[in-house]
Amino acid sequence: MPAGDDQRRRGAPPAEPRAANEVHTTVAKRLGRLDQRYTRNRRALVDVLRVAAGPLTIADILGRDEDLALSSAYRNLAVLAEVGVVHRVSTGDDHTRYELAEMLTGHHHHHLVCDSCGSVSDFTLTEDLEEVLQKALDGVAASAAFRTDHHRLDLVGTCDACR
Amino acid sequence: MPAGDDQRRRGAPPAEPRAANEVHTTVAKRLGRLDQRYTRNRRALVDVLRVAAGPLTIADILGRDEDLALSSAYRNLAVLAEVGVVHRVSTGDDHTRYELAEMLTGHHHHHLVCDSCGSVSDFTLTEDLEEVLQKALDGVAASAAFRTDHHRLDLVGTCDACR
DNA sequence: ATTTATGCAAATCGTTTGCAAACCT
DNA sequence: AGGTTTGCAAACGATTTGCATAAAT
Repeated sequence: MPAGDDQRRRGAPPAEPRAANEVHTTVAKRLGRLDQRYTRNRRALVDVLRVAAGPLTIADILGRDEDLALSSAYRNLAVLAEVGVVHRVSTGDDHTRYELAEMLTGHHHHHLVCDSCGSVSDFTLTEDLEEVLQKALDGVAASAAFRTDHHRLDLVGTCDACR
Repeated sequence: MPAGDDQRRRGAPPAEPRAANEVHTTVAKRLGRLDQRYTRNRRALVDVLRVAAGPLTIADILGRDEDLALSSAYRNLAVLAEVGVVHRVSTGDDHTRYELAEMLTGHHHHHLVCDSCGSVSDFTLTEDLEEVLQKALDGVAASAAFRTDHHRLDLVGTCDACR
């Protein structure tokens, strides 16, 4: 019985991508569904990704929480990806990146990938275009007997900072 | 950008692999421009990629020409990519793939990536959609002060062979 | 003749795994 | 207790590089 969890209208709520509690609740549920525990480390990973501006490398992640161990981070991200709350992003340089799944962020987006510095940031298309595109891709998949999990659209080039 | 390059009005994808000579001539020219030689090994790599149905891994490539050495293949593909006649394709599994650049194949395409077996095959969108998309992406790049080199659109999922 | 390419073997580096100790229920 | 997670160190595997030899101009 969610008796109004939207009470905080005074003071300026920080512009966090999505309420932490909501995210953690969903993650816990998805983990539980596959008999996985929501440990402190996994919570920490979700928190790091939740406030990130784009997909992060392992190095990025470890840099943002000193208490995370390398191997555990890899293992936990694998678990989180398996239950569908984290998404792996491969950009071409060899540093896999991780972001929260769209089901948690609530917004479908794409990536600007800088060839020079490797940075990745997000962008969105209009819903109209996204819809037209989706329809076209569905057609392609159908005629190739391909079962689509998701699509991926990136702009590759040079970011503002790299000129 | 010029709009009227629509000579072939048949909707069917022609996409004949361009004549070998034509390809080699272009490659030689691009290599020469950067004072690079067009050696037998480089020619062999181009030939393998020229007749491939989609982007190939190093293993694929070595398997198709027994005389190619691993390290030389990597080095030569790097050179060919540098002069712009070969394009690296990263799909997410860790086996970089290589294909001839669009300037040589003459057709802009995208990839169906199978999560299960790692295979990659090509597909195309209609020119109309491609044009609309391009326009939208140009807008995105402009407002992010991003200098786009190319875009990349993949369908990720399960191929016919994998169910 | 001089410069560049080749290919073997060794090195690199992101990621994965073995295992004993710490943790949770 | 019984099973899971943790984190260090060692293992792994794709890609890169050192170096002596072969090839190209």
